[in-house]
Amino acid sequence: MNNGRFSISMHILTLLDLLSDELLTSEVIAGSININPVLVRKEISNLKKHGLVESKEGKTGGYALAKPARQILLSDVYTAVRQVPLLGSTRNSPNPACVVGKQINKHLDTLYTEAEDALLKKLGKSTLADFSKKFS
Amino acid sequence: MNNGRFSISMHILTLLDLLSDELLTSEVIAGSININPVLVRKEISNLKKHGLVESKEGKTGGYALAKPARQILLSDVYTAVRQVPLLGSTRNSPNPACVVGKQINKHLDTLYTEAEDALLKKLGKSTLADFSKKFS
DNA sequence: TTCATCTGTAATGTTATTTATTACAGTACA
DNA sequence: TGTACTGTAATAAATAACATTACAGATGAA
Repeated sequence: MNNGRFSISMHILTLLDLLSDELLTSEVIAGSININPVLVRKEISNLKKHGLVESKEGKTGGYALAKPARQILLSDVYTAVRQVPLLGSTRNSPNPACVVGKQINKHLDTLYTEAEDALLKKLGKSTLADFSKKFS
Repeated sequence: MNNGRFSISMHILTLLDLLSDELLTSEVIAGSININPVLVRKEISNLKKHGLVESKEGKTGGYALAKPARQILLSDVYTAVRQVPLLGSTRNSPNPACVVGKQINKHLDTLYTEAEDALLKKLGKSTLADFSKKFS
C-alpha cells in the first residue's frame, strides 16, 4: 500500500466522526493532520468512491461521513486504501529460467492473499465508532 | 516495512532450502531474483543477524540455511525483515493542538500492533519447508 | 448577479526512499 | 600467490511519496 494513506484516512474519518455536527473543510482537516489540503481532498476522493464519505461543494461546503461510524469497519478503510499486496514487492521480475524464479510470484501471491485475509478479519472486528470512542 | 524485502528474503530462503546440498553464491541467487548481488549480500547480512542463514567466506564460499527449513517460521522471516509498523505512516506529525491530532498516533500504534500480531499469528502457522514444498 | 468560499483535479516541483553500481578490503582455498 | 568468494561503504540512479500551484466548477450570500 501507499504507506501513510491508511493513517491519513483513519485520521480524516475520526475527525468526521467526532465533529459530525458540521461539515469539515479540507483545510481544517489538513490542519489537524499537518499535510496539504489537496492531499486531503485526494484522499477523500478515494473514500467517497468507497462510500465512506460524502461531500458538498461550493461555499459552506465540506465533508461528512456517508454513514454512521458504527457501520464503518476498519477493514473497509483498509480495503479502500489498499493498492498493492501488503507484503508484496513493487518491481521484481524474477528469472523465468530458474525453477524458483519461475513460480515464486504465484506462490508469494497466494501467501500474501492469505496473510491479508487474516489482517482483514482482524480489522473487521472493530468499527470507526470503536476507534473514535478512544478520543475524549 | 521496506517493501520488496520480504519477497526477496523469501526468494533467497527458498533457493537455499531447495538447493541445500551446495553453498550458493550471491551472484547465483541474484541471477534468480534478478537483482544486484550486493543487495543479496545485504539482505543475507540481515538474515544472518536473525539466525536464519549462515555464510562461508573466501573461494568456495557462499550461503546456506542456518537451520532446517521446517524450523523456520514465515513469521520469523517477517520479523527479520520488519522495520516499521505494517500500516504505519513514515513521516507524519499531526497537530498537537487538535484533540485528534494529539492522540491519533498513540491509538494508531495500538491498532497497528494488534493488526501485526494477527498477521504474525497467521504467518507463524507455516514454515519455510511448507512453502518451498510447493516448488517441484 | 457577482463575489467569496469551498470542492475537484491536473500539472508540476520537491523530497525521501529504494534499488543499483562501483570499489575494495578481508577470507579461504588450491 | 592468484582466484573466487563475502562484507561493507560510498555514491548514483530510479522510483515513489508528498507538496504546491493553479484553476475550473459549484453554491450560497450580499
